[in-house]
Amino acid sequence: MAGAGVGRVFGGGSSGGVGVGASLLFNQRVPRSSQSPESLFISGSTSNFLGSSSMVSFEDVCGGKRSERPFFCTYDQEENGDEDYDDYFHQPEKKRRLTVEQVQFLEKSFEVENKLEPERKVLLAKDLGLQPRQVAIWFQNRRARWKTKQLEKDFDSLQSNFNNLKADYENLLQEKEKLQAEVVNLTDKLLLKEKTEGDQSEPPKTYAASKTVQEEPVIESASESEDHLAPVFGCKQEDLSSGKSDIIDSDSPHYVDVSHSPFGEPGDSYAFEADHSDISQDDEDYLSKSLLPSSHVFLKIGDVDYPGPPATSSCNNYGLPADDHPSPLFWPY
DNA sequence: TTGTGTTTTATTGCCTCC
DNA sequence: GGAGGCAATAAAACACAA
Repeated sequence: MAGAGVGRVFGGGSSGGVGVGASLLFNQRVPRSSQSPESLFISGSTSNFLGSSSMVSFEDVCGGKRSERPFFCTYDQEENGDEDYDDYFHQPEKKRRLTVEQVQFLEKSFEVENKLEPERKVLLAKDLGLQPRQVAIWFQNRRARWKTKQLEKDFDSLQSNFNNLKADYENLLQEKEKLQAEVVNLTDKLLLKEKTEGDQSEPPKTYAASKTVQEEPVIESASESEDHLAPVFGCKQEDLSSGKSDIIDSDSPHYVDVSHSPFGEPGDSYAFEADHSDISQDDEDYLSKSLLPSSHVFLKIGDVDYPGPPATSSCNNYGLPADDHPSPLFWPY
């Protein structure tokens, strides 16, 4: 704070320093000890502020000779007459708001630069008919307000991004359920077909899908498959529900470290990867021709697997053209 | 007019930097 | 160690509904 040093000097007592004593005149604290340059500048009569400075004139904003009456812009708006003026001058100090013009001037200055160098502070104070300390305090408070606003904006943005991710995740869950149902249906048909063929005295085939229908589709590595051109998709139920990172393999070429993502601390197991299931050739053939995405990606956040960023530039999470399904507003990695 | 919530001005204490 | 920044807070000023 530019005026903090002065504040230390002026300071004293509780925050109720305002209005404490008659010795205080219009926010001009009497220095306890030696005077700082600022206190020298503001000491004594207000005539120190008379006249315009070399800066952009506050009169341009105030539209008059307001600067000749420092501290009294508010008064100008409220009172008239020398008597009232005198009463005002001698009344005990009260916290006084800056005039609209003063605030506008300060706002413009803040837009240019939100930090206040000592020289600028003095010049601004001179132009506005304020104490440099007041200008410094105004800038300090203004920075605090700006920061609060910025935090609100950031929060809104993050919340929006979260909602988008959540919606994507829920869509993905629905998609997954549909596909699981389809797999069950087709497996049923296949088993039925096998059974009828088996009845015609053909030797029974060994078929991986002869697993019981009740079993969940399982993600297995496609690396054992001869055909690596068509990675397939499957998903263990618990992978989505339990939050355990069983499917995460840091050696996977699709492993991406998102430890710098805003969602977690470095070192957390936040990662997304394409999962290649190790299933039979028949399944693979079928699935590779189906609507399933050629690659699928999950973003693991805490205990929940969220859909991750598109695996390719042309497809979104669902293997659909990206244009067909707006992705979240951001992928900050 | 009054009670209440919000905004603005100002203070205090702690921290960092030089 | 002084200067200046920030967070937390107090308190005056203001807005506004009842």
